[in-house]
Amino acid sequence: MMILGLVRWMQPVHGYDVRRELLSWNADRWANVQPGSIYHALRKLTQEGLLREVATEQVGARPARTTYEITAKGEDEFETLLRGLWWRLHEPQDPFAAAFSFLPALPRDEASAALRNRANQLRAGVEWMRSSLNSDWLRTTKPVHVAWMFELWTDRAEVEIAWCERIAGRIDEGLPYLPEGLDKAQGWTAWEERLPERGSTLE
Amino acid sequence: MMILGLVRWMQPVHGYDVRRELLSWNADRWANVQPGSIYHALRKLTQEGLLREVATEQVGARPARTTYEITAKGEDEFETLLRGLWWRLHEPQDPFAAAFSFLPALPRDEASAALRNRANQLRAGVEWMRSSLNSDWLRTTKPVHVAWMFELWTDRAEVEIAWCERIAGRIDEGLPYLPEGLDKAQGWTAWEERLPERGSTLE
DNA sequence: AGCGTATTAGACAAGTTTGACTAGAGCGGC
DNA sequence: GCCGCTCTAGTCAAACTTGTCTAATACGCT
Repeated sequence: MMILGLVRWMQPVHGYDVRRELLSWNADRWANVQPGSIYHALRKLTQEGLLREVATEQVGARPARTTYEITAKGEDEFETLLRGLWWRLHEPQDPFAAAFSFLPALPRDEASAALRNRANQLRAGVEWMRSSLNSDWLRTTKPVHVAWMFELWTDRAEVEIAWCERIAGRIDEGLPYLPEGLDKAQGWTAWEERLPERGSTLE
Repeated sequence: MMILGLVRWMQPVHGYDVRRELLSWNADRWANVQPGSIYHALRKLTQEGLLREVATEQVGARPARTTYEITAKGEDEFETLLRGLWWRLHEPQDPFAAAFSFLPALPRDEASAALRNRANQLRAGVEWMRSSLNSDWLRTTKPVHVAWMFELWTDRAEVEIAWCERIAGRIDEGLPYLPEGLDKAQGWTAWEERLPERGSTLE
């Protein structure tokens, strides 16, 4: 749990603060933490004894806000959790991989176009990160490892851009999807490539 | 929904078949589909009219199995879903990124050791994929784009290996985590680096 | 024949995540 | 002075995931 770690260094915090911090990191994209989950997580962690409620103040007639703090037990748990994430390889789950595995369901020209489009979107992302890396904002107000993280992301993106172009090229070349000798045998019939003629199955 | 796509080309299938196929792809790792979710998904898709029950046969006294098939509406929905995944960039969510953002919570030597260890695990993965790529099994019985997928994964892994070593080096060098002038001001105190003295907070 | 184990299909409850909603406060513009 | 908008802080039901359980059959082994 990411939340635990955040509370750990923002102590004492209330849920809304955590939420803002997470959003400012865009963490809703690369961690599985949507604003809605935060309060549930806080309560669950408290009930497990990893967090402790510290105060419940109310400003004006706004919703009361509860402030949390980490306990010794929570500190401990956080460490083992963190170590687990650092030492064990958890492959990230990639929605595009899922989509790509259905490649033959798309007409060839669309597939290669989409890949090139993807390459461009990645390029835009790289561009944005590059400019962040050169900005004073990042260099002077954020810990250095944020920049390191960006480095990883740009590196990955660059490799993926190259891959997209390469694969798009192969698709354009018309390389067959299925290996020889397995062409239509073996129940792969349903894999049958979407041919460029449209309008037959629609409707 | 991935399930929808699977049903689409295995028609007609029953849940258990889908499950096996998913497991054989190791899809429980890179898609968010655990065996348990399948039956629920099938029922939900049926109820939404994207799938249709085709038969419910029973072999012996085993649990009855229900066979599904995709409907025209499902076909349609699958296409828009697929297009969404192909054309729009959805960043994968990476648990390691989450862990890495808490870098200062780990002693430097452990952090760099973990990074090098990660590099090695990645190397092992690359190795495995390489040998798969050269195996006949993959070349003769699987569609070509499976191999292409592997290419992406190995490329990504290689970049990440380099990154791990690079960052581990920087950590060893003792580069400070926080930028100048922000050293301990600004409430970053809690970020304070874990010093190598152990045993104080333990227990 | 007898025994242990793997396979087949799926049910199910418990736990998580999510998006939508609430309702007052402050604030800028006209 | 008032209107509309965004910000604050959090609730909530609905949807989704997950791990675990069942219970019969088949299969290998001695």
